[in-house]
Amino acid sequence: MQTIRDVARLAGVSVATTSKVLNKKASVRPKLVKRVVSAMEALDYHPDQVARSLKTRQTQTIGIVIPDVTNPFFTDVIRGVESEARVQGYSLIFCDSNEDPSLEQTNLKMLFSRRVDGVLLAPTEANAAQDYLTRRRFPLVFFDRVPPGFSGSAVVTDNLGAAYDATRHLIGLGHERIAIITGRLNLSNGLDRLEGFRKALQQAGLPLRDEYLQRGDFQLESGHSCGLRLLQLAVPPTAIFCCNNQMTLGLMRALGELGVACPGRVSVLGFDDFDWAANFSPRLTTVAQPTLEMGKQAVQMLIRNIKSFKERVNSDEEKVVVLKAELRGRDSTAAPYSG
Amino acid sequence: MQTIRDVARLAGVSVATTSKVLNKKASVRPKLVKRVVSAMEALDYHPDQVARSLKTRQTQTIGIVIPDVTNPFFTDVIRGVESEARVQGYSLIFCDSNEDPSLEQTNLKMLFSRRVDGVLLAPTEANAAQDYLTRRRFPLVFFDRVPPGFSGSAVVTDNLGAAYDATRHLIGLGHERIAIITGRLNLSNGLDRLEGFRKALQQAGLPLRDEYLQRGDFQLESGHSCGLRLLQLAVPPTAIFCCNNQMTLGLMRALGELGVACPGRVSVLGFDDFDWAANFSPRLTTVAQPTLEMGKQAVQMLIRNIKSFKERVNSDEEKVVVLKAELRGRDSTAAPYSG
DNA sequence: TTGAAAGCGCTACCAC
DNA sequence: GTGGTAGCGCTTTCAA
Repeated sequence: MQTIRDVARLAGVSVATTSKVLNKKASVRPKLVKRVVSAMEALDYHPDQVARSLKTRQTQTIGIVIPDVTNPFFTDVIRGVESEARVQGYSLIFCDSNEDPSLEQTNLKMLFSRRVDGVLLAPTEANAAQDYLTRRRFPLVFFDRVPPGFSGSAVVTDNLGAAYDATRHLIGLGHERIAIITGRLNLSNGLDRLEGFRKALQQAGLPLRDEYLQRGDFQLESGHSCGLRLLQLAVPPTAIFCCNNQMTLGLMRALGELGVACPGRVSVLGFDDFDWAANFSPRLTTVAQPTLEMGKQAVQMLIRNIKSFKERVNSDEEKVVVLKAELRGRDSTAAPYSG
Repeated sequence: MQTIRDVARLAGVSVATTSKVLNKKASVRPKLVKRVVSAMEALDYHPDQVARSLKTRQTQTIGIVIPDVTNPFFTDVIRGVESEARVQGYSLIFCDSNEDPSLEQTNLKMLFSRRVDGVLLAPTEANAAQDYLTRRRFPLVFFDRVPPGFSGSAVVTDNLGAAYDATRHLIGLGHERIAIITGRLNLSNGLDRLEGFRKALQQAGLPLRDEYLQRGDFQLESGHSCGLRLLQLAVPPTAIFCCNNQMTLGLMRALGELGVACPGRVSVLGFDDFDWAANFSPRLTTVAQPTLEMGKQAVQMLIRNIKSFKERVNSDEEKVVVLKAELRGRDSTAAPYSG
C-alpha cells in the first residue's frame, strides 16, 4: 500500500506539500502540483481515509438504521438516502434493527464507535435512541417515525392528514362500516394514522365500533389475522383501511382464503405504495409516501446538523419537516356492496 | 470524547494495561480489570474504531455494491449479508451502482480508500471490477452474477439448472409454443438462464422461433415492451418464461392492458420469488433463489478470503459456490389453451 | 510557497 | 503482570 510519503519522495517534495496538493487547500506552485499529481498516478495512490479521519475528526460517513430492509418502503427511502449522501460526499453504513430495540441499541453503539458523523434512524421504540440524542447531543435525524412528544430533528410524512384523506375517500364512496387495521401504536406513524382515521369518521358522524379497530404490528401476519377476524364478523365492514404495505399484503391473503371479493364485497385502502401494488389484483388504492424525497431531505438535514454541531451552533437543530403523501385511487376501492 | 488515556488515568493504570483489558488479550490481574472496566463505564467510554483501524490495518468493515436496492431480490440478499456480517463482527458500507458501470467504479474506489477489509459485488459489467481483483488481489466476492469465463470467488444460483427446470415445468404442462424474455446477456445470470431454457427446449425437440426470444434488460419496462410484442404476434406463445422479477411485473402489466387472461390464454413463469409474488393475481409460479443463503455464504466466503489474504495464503481463494433454486408452482402456469 | 514536526487514539513491542 | 513508548498515515500549525 502506497502512502503519502511514497508520493512525496517520488515527486521530490515534502509530505506537507503533497498533502496540500491532495486537499487543494493551500497554494502550491503549478509545477510542483503537476509533479505530485503524476507521482500519485504513477504509484496508483489512494489516500487512506482512516488516517485522514483520525486526524480531522470526521469520517464523512453517516449511519442509517432501519427496522426492515425487506420492506419496500424503506428500500425506497434508502435509494434517496444513498444517492444524496454520495452526491454530498458521504458514505453510508447500513444497519437493520429487525424491529428489535436491543439490536437497535447495539447498532447505535457500533456506529458511535466508528465515529460516524451522524445517524439517520427509523426507531423501533419510544425512547431507545432519544437518549443518544439528548445525552450526547450527537447529530441524529429521525425519519418515518418519531416518539410521541418528540423534540428534535426529523423528516416524516403527514400521517394524520394522509390517513384522514384516505378515510374521506372511503366515506365519499358511500361506506359507513369502515374498519382499520392499525400498526404498532408506540410511535407517530402508527398513532397518527389511527388519529387521522378517527378524525375523518368523527367529522362524518360515523361510529367507530370496537371490533372494527384491529391492532396490528406492521408485520404481514398481523394483517392476515386481523383481516380474518374482521371478515368473519357477524356484521363485517364494507371497507378496510390498512396502515402499511406488509399488513395490506396479509389482508389480501385473508380475502383470498375466504373468497371475499375486493372491491366487490369489501374495499381495501392500503398505506404505502410501490411498484407491485399498482399491479396487484385488484390494483391497490394506496397512500403513497414521498419516499425518495424523505430520504433526500433527511440526509440534507443531517448534514446541516453535522455542520452546526461541528461549529457548536446549537440553534437550528430542532425541527421536523413534514412531507405530504398522495392518495392513488385504483381498483381496490369502490362503492359499498348493496344487495 | 473520552480516550483510552482518560480511562487509564481514572483507573490508575497505564494505557497499555487498559488496552489489554479492552482487547481481552494479555492477562491482567482481575483486580485491575475490574478497576479499568468500571472506569470505562463511569466515563461512558467508546473505543475509537478509527484509531484502532489505523493501527491494526483492518477496519472490520466490508463494502457491498449492488445494482438496485429497489429490487426485492437484492434486499433479500442484503438481509442475509447484514445479519451474517454483524454476527461475525463486521459492519457494512452500502453502495448502489444503479446498474451504471462508472458509478460502480467510483464506489469501488471509495471503498478501497476507506480501507474496507473486503468487498461483496454484484457487478454490472463483464470486466469492471475484475480489474481490481487481479491487479490488487483484494478480497472480493462476487454474488448473483459473474462475468463469462470468470475465475475467482463467487456465490451464485445454478441459473442454468433453474431455468432448465422451469422450462421443463412448462413443457410438462403441454406447452409447445414457449417464449422467453431474457435479461441482459453480458453476465452469467442472463446468459445461463437463456442457456437452460434452450437446453430444455432442445431436449424436448421443441423449436425456439426467433420472435419468441425477446431480449430484455432486467428492468420493468423491458418486460412490458417485450410482453406487448410477444402477445401481439400472429401466433403468440402459450407460455412465457420471464428472466427476473422486475420484468415479470412489466409483463403482467402488458397482459392486463391487452386483456389477455393468465393462465387462461398464456402461462407465465417468472424468475425470482418474494412475498408479493405469492399473492399477485394470479399467484405467480416462480423460481425462488436462496437469497438469504446466498447473502450468508457470500459473507462467509469473503471473510475466509480476508483471513487468507492477511496471512498471504493465496491458495484457496478461487472458487464458486453454486446454490440450488426452487421452483414454486402456483397459479400463473397451467395447461395451454385449447379451444 | 515550502517543509519539519507534532500529534489524532490506539496497539504492540519490549523492558522491567 | 505491567508500563513506557514508537508509530500507523495523515493534516496542520509554525518557522523559514
